[in-house]
Amino acid sequence: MKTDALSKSELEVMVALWRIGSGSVSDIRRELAAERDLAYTTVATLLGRMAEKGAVTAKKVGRSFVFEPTEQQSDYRKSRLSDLVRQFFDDRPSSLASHFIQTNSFTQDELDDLRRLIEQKRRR
Amino acid sequence: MKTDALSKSELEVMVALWRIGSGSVSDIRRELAAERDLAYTTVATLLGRMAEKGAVTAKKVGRSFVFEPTEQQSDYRKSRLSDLVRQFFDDRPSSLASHFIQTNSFTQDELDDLRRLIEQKRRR
DNA sequence: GTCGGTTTACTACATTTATAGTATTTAACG
DNA sequence: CGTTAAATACTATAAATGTAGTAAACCGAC
Repeated sequence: MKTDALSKSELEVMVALWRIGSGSVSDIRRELAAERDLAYTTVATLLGRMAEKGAVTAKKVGRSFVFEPTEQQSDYRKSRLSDLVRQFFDDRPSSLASHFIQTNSFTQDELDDLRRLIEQKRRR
Repeated sequence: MKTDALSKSELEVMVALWRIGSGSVSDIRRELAAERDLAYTTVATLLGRMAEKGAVTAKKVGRSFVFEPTEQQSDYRKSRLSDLVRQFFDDRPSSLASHFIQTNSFTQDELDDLRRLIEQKRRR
């Protein structure tokens, strides 16, 4: 379980890759274009580094490499949230949870969903 | 509203500074000692950079500088959480909230507190 | 006033990150 | 086959980060 935090640019590449599941440099670059306009070679460099770090795998398919995330986005999110809990919330998830609920706005429906989730957890 | 994300080491210094509220390089270094043993000058360098970024203020008091965070920890936490929401939860706070509740363990009491919080939010 | 510890100022240097160019390989097309 | 568009490999460079040393200023105790 490595889950090294990625650098800012690497993370943006990763987010694009998660969206499409897997793809070549150009696929990823195209997907990324909405947010950032990086040179083809820049994206390739970033993916190379990410492969070194073990964050993605690269398989040669025909002419080009197809990259794939090593870790699911959900796992990565979880790790980042754990970092925050550790660093800012005294390692207590409930502390983050209540802080977060208090400091954000939710629709009535969203609150209902959350209430249901909690009820569900409570009865066990 | 700047709230630039701090680098990893800078953040650790900042966390120590938040704990003591304000202090000189040695104060902060002492507070930090539990987690990391950095040279005095290293801490000073980091604080200098943080002052440049506007993350802390430095006031000369007698012989030495007293540093103070520009931003409250709670605000910084909020910014970091917003980053996560944007990057991983489609900019929807409720999405982070339900993910977080589902993937973490809470005691019965904590769940009660959360339920109460939500009830409170619901009636308005 | 001098000595010695504390603090600051300035400098240093290796590593990582951000970004991209050049050159070479490759494979498909006509 | 030879041309060419795409892909990869390799190199480059500036900025940020992590870490700390040296030198100079400063101040309190003899």
